[in-house]
Amino acid sequence: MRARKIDRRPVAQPPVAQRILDVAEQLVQTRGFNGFSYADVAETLLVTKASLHYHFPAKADLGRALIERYHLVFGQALAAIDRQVPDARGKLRRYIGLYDSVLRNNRMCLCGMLAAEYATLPIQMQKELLRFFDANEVWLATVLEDGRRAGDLSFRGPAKQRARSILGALEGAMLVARAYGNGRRFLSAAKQVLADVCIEHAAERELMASAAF
Amino acid sequence: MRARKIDRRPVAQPPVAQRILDVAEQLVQTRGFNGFSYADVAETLLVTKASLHYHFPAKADLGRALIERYHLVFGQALAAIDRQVPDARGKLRRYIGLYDSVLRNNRMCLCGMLAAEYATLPIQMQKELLRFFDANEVWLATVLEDGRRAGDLSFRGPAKQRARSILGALEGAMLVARAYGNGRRFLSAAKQVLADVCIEHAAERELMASAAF
DNA sequence: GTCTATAGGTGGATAGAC
DNA sequence: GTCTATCCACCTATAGAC
Repeated sequence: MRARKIDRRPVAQPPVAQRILDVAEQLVQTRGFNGFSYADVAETLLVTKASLHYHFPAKADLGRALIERYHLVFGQALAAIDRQVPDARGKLRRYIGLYDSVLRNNRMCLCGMLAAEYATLPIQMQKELLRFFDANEVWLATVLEDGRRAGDLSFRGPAKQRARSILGALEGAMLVARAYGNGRRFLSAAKQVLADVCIEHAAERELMASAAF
Repeated sequence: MRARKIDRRPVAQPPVAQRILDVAEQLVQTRGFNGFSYADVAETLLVTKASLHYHFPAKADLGRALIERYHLVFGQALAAIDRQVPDARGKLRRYIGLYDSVLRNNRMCLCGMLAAEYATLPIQMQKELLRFFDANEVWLATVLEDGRRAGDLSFRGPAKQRARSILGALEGAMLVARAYGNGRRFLSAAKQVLADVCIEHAAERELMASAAF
C-alpha cells in the first residue's frame, strides 16, 4: 500500500476563481461594474492583475460569471424557502430577508446595481441580467398565485404583474436605503409591500367583524 | 442716436453651461456618472475637453450642478402640480407622469442612477443627492397626508413612511423597466402603487355597499 | 471662452519567463 | 498559475496662446 501524499494546503480554501468572484462581487455591489477595476481585486487578494486575467480573460467574462453565480445562489435560496416554508406570507418574508441580508453588508443587490449600468454592459451580461429578473418574477408570481388561492394572500390583478411591482419596489427601496446608509428604511418599505398583498384580507376581516356585531 | 449693433446670434440658444449640462445629464441618466467622460460631452457639442473644464473645472463640479438643476426643475414641476391639481390622487398621477416622461426618453431618474453609484461619488454630490430625495419625500408625505384627511386617499401608518416606500417603488420600477426597455412595465407598477393608497377606500365602499343592501 | 498641447495617471489586456 | 514587463487607449486636469 502506497503512502499517501502529504496535503500541503495550510487550510481548506476556496479555489482562486471563487475568491476572485467573492471580491469582485463585493466591489460591484458597492461601487458598480464601472466603478471597480482588476487592480482593486488584485490588491485585495495580493496577486497581480495578469493573474486575474488568467482566470477571467476579459472583464466581461468576470461580469458574466458574477451574474451566473449570483443567480445560482439566489435560486438555491429560493428552493430552500420552498422546502422550509409552507405558507405564502412566510415565503415572502423570507424573500425580503434575502434582500435585507445583502443590505446589511452595505451592498446593493448585484443585479439591481447592474440594471442601473445596463446601457454600458456587454450584451452577454445584459442577457444574464434579464434572466435573473425573469426567474425572480416567476418565483414570486407562483408564490403570490398559490397564496391567493389558499386564501393566505389577497390582491387584485394578475400575480405576474404583482410580482413585477414587488421586485421593483424591493430593488428601489434597497437603492435609496443604501444611499441613506439606513437599513430600517428598507425594512419599513418592505413591510408595506408585504402588507399590500394582505390588506384586502384585513379589510375582509373588518367586513366580517362588522357583519357579526 | 447711436446705431444698434447687429445681433450676430443665428438663433436664440441656451448659454453654453446649460448645453453642457443638457448633454451631461442625458449621459448620466443613461450610462451613469462613472460611465461617461468629458470627451463624450465634448464630442457631442463639437468643442474641446479643455473648454468644458473652463465651465466646470472638475467633474465633481459638473455632477453637483447636474443634481442642483435637476432638483430645481423637479421642484418647479411639483409646484406646478400643486397649482394645477387640487386632489391628492390627481397629484400622485401627475407625479408618476414625471417619472414616466423620463423613462420615455430611455433615461433613468438622474438621482436614482446616482444612488446606485453613491459610494463612488464626491461628498458634495452625495449630500445634494439626499437633499433631492428628502424634498421628494416631504412633498409626497404632504400630498398623502392631505389626501387621507380629505378622504381622497386611504392607507395605514405614517404618511412619511408611505412616501418613502412610494419613492423607492417608483425608482425601482424605473430601474428594472429601463433594463427591459419596456415602459409599460413601469406604468403597470406605478398604477399599483397608486391603487395601494386607495385600496382600503375601495374596501370601505364595499363595506358601505354591503351595509346598505 | 475656446483652442492646442500635454501632463500624469489609470483602465483593460497581452507576451513570455518561471 | 503566477509573475514581470509592457502596450495602448482613455481618463481628468492644467498651462498658455489666441
